[in-house]
Amino acid sequence: MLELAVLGLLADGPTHGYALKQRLSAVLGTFRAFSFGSLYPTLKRLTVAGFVLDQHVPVDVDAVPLTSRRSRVIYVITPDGKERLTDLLADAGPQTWSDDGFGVHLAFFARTPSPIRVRILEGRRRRIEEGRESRRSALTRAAERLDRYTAELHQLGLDAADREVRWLDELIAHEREHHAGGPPCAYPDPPGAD
Amino acid sequence: MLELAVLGLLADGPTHGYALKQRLSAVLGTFRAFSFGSLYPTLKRLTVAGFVLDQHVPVDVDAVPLTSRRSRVIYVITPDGKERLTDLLADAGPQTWSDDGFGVHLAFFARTPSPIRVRILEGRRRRIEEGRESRRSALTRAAERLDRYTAELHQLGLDAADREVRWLDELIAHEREHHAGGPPCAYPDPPGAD
DNA sequence: GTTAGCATGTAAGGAGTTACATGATTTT
DNA sequence: AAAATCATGTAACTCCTTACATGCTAAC
Repeated sequence: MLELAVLGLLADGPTHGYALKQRLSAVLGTFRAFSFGSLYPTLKRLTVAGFVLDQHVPVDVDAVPLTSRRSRVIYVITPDGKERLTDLLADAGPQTWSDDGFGVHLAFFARTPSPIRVRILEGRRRRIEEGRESRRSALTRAAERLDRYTAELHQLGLDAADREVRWLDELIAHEREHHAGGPPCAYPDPPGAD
Repeated sequence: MLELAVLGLLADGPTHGYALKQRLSAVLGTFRAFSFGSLYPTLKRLTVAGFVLDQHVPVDVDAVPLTSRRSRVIYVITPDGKERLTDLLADAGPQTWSDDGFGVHLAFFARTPSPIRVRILEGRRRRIEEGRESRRSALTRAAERLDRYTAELHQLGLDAADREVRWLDELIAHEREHHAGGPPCAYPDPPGAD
């Protein structure tokens, strides 16, 4: 998950680790928070794998002589890294339907080809429906004798599931309308466009 | 989390591991699924710690001679285990406000003293509000230039947060009404009551 | 009699977290 | 000059998952 998030952000341009974490929080919100303790090892792993370059900025660069901090490390995505990102975005496997996985994937939908977006949205929809059904049966089976709070918990989950399904349906419909029959296009919506 | 869930279920009566997992799914729903690979080690740990007894049922018990399966292990909660459960239920720490932690705690609210219920509900409310605020600022800051999908993601999270806060307010109000000023009572609402 | 489901476990590993360690830079 | 914040990292650990191994029991 972090690997996808990091490569996705680096595809927008080089940054250093600390700034990366801030952008991570901005993009993913409370949805999914990562700590430095996982960010830096991930960056190292990506570097070793050849997906990013770590440019140890020397102390006095022409451009920034005064504000020069100590050896910041600027991370740049490589062509291999971009390929890896494409693969990760296209990998619409089971973990993509989970809360975490879906949230991260959605954050990089602008970089995801439309057919894959539809696959992910439909997979997520199926996943939600499954949970919805299991909750519904838990609530209706009188034999379970749920206490008030457990019932409330399931009811809240049920409501949330209903709304998310409706929301997903809208997104899927929009996707089909705007990209129906067309060739798979990698970057259909420029950021900010609607 | 699993420790709390297991002790909470065993407090309702002895069961064996397999059945425990089924009840776990029934109570927690899709909300939080655990696998056997974590359930059995947890049961072992709890046994070693003295919180549960593992009764290896011999092959021919009087009560169940025909349907006797192989050495099923029936787990029974001990007095120490009940004490431990009380402690875990009362531990309204930060991880209690998380999605996972809150869901599991809520599932055992019937066993939680009213003042602690309020503490947990208010903590969860605070946590949700925080996330809501960070999302709201992310959406309003025009400088961020979020793409459509990221914006939608945050909007959905915002809506869900609003609803959960309203729901929590209702639960908190209900809690204050029905247990205002009264002494801390450990089992206020019998299961199924309202 | 073979497949499907019940039942109990272990081993290896993944994906993170917390806590720690260190040092530079900016603000008060 | 002290405190806050920026910045980079490591080590140990937690908690759970996947995959495997095993054997009983019921149903077809």
